[in-house]
Amino acid sequence: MAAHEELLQNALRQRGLRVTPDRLHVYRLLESSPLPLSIPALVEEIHATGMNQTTVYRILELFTAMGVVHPVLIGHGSVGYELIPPFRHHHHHLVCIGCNEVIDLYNCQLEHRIDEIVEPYHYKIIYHDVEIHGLCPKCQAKEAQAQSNGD
Amino acid sequence: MAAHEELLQNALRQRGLRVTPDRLHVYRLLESSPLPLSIPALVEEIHATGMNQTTVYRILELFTAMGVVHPVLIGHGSVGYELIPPFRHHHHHLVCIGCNEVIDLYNCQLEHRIDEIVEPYHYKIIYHDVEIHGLCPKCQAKEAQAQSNGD
DNA sequence: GTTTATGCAAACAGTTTGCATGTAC
DNA sequence: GTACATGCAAACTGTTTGCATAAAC
Repeated sequence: MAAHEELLQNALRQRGLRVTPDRLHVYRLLESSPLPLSIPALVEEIHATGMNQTTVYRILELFTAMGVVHPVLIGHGSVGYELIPPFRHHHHHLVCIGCNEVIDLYNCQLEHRIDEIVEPYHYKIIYHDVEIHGLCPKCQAKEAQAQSNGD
Repeated sequence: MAAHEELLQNALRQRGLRVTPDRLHVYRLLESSPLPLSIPALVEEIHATGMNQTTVYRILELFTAMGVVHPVLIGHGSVGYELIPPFRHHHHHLVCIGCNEVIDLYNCQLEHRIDEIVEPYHYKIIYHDVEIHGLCPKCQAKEAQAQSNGD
């Protein structure tokens, strides 16, 4: 994990930017979270430490511009941020539309097919996001029960 | 296209909801747009017609709950809405991170692989979103030029 | 010491809510 | 005529901006 923190420090220094406690702190929060974090969630976690919320916005904007994080959809239309390669393994999300549970999927294996699909457009692919939405086993059971009661 | 409008009318009536000019109007805007529309964009387009922006929010919330639209990420972390099956063909997005151009991809062919990946979790898959990010030919050229000048 | 990052306060934009009015059924 | 949808205004939350202070290099 310290190895990743060095990655961030190098990325900052390469651009003539400074390594500050606040930037490291936001980075560690993102690193330790299994799920993408919304800005309000980050602000809340961080307010406890005395850090200003304006700073959270600025750091997140910076990290996005640097390619350290990127925004993804979590839940119903809200945006969260998560680390991207090389700061974190490539992965996708399996999201339950019933309870908003999120499972990370690490065995992507979609690159080849994606290359094929995109080939005619002559794009240089940087990354891809996949979100798979469905019902988890628990919510399937709930739904089945609701139907047998309701109808 | 009128066929789709009937789909919406049926979906509304099935739920005891009313078919109103405003709901049809928002639906037509979504149907005629090649790209997902953000709420501010919808509000702006609609303000010209004299419709209140509160109504736009309420209709979009309703359409989301009904499964007529769903939110997707467009550009840098902003959310747009687009119609989903059966109101529109299943498709994905190829997005240029340079100029924000969006291309719709209709030949998905990822279902089988996605089913494989998700199989261990016993989810019932409802739908999936794919966003592929890269540089379009023009922005690749720009980048190449910038590098030969800069370095 | 210089330049960049942060804190603070105010302004701003986007979104939500309650209630009165209008409209689809 | 009744129940639902809309308009309006106000409240509220999330986000951005400018400037003074503090910290990294």
